[in-house]
Amino acid sequence: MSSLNKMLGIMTLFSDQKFAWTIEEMEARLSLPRSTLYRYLRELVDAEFLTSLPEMGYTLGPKIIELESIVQRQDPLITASRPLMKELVAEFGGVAALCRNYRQKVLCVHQEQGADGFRSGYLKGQSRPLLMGSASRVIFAHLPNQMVAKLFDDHADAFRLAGLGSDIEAVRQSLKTIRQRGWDVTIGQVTSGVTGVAAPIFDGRENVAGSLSVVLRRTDLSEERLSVIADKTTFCARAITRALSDSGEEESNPNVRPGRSLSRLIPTI
Amino acid sequence: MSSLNKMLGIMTLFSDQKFAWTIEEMEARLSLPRSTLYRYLRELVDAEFLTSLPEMGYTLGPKIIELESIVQRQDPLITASRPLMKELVAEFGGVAALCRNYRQKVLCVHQEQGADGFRSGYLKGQSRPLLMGSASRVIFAHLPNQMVAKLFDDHADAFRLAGLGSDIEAVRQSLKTIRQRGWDVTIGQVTSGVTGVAAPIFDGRENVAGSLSVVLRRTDLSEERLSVIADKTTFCARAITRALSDSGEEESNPNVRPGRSLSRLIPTI
DNA sequence: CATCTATTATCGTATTGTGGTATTTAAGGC
DNA sequence: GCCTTAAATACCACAATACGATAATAGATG
Repeated sequence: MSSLNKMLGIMTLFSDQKFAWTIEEMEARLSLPRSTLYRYLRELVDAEFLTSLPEMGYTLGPKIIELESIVQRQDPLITASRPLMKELVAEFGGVAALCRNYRQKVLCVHQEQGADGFRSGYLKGQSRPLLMGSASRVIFAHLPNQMVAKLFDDHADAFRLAGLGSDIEAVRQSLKTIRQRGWDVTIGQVTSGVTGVAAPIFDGRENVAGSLSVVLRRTDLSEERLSVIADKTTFCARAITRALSDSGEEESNPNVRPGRSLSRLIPTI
Repeated sequence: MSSLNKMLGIMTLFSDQKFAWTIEEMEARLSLPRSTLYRYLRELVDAEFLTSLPEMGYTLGPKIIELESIVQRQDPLITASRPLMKELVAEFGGVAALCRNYRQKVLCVHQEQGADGFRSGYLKGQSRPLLMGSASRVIFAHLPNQMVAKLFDDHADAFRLAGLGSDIEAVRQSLKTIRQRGWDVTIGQVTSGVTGVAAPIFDGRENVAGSLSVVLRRTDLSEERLSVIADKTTFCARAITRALSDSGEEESNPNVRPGRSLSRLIPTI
């Protein structure tokens, strides 16, 4: 294992469960000698990724907050979505969530809260598996076939649990249904008593970039009400898709010859 | 320069001005060979600190958002302040800002907006120098004397520009005045047409941890109004100070023998 | 299928990180 | 002011490991 790897390993220690680590704890967890650990820590503290709290150990530093704020201001997906998400919660209440898929998980990258004070249990910065909850499933339904096949091979039981089917053909059919409808709804799959309605967001080509969802603390939405919410969510998601492909084309770096698809804002998987 | 250092150098490329970097641009900027650069990038992408946007280069990855959300949920300063900041903007409107000093700068780590829709020009995640704006000055006024002296030696002109005095004795007097009043106010020093009122936050002992401020889009506050705002801000800041020292004592890691001061939440400088 | 570009693998070399130990720094207690 | 304790850094011989020019591969494009 490379030293770079080991140093980055320090950054992955921090969690909601453990916000500060002492040298002793890191030494035990990472089984690195003290002097090496101190060397890594000095680098990370100098670069402001960590900061030292006397008597409490080390914790995350100011750089994390600075970089995240750059993402919030500059990420095309987030900046395009924010105003539409405010509209959604103004109309329906609850919470609007913007999710993005990175590799094999779905991360909530932004949220807007409505006036009713409801907070989703799936907060910004938290990630969920690809199969549970409408925000994840609607992304999953648009992933390449071969990736679906591979995931099914590896985690067939998870597919059954999620109610997506017990063989690959049934799964394909479930996903096709979601694709054809253009949106997805799940009730109580992430948090009991909560309904989520989600629509996919695409980049300039046909790749899923993420999903837009509306989350309400209800389980008894009427067919008509659900359809109104789903329509508006889908409409907003399409508007974001359009904004992404437009900005992608005009902002594309002129130093890069347009070889492959432009405006692909989905990270590589 | 160590390889760790060089790798972290990649992370500092990203800014509001440049959100995505291609390999060619990094190569030119960091003057590292391609193969080395790719090796670093692979590590950073694997650890999810970066992500690759095809045709656009590399940009900040999901780990940044995840780590920042941990800070927002777990940092004792932020969690203690949030409810009080909501109260402040509910009463006075404008924006409540929570700042923290790291080394020789002051970083805004949290904000709450009032109903009047005003947004400060000094957003969350952005940092300011120690001398300008009440949120910074009220922190600076409580820093150790020797640090003030050193900074004055290095940047005497900046002190004059900030109106803090042209010799060390005048500066000491200005800072003493701020300390004795218990809060600070500046008008248009950060953004023209904007008034900031700030009070210091301390950790368990006598060290400044940061500042709490109320920012209003006005320049014509009456003496009485100002004093009402300053009183309430100071009151809230003291409440936060109390919360920090309390939590610091009960949460202190039992593995660490209480040798030096407990509950010092100020990062080392 | 041919082509082009982004990314990864290879591998001999010596630079550079390693990790014991000793030392310094800094805070608190007495 | 001095002693104690812990945190953090400096030191340094050794060899592991990162380097980097080059070649190979992957993956999309047309």
